[in-house]
Amino acid sequence: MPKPSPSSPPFSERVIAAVRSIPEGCVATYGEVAAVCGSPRAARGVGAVLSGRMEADLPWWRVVNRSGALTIPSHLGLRSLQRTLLEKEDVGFDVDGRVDLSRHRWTTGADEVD
DNA sequence: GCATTGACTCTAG
DNA sequence: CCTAGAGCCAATG
Repeated sequence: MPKPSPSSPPFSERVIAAVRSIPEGCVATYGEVAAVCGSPRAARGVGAVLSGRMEADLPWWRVVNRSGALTIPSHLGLRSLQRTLLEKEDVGFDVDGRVDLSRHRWTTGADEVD
């Protein structure tokens, strides 16, 4: 009988690995990270994981929503922190406070056009 | 183990 | 292009 798949790490770990794989000066969307995790519809799950692993060595600030906007709770001051960190990473912001996804959109290289 | 919440995304207007 | 509503997934109590 098939063993309980020992090579199936939890989603959390996969999200951590995906986010950690994001190079400096680049940003990825929750849906992109979720897709790499195996669930393209688990965009919310990614946020849930990040909120619980933010204390780890995880560049959570490189993760933005599909519009490139920072959907992080501002009451914790994290929104300003993320924007500051991204600006320090050489990431540009739009006048609306959104990241230039056309310029910093990170991809896994699995489905790269061009 | 069920119910609620939340750093999302999609479709429709 | 922006707003509104519904759906999906995972974490937490």
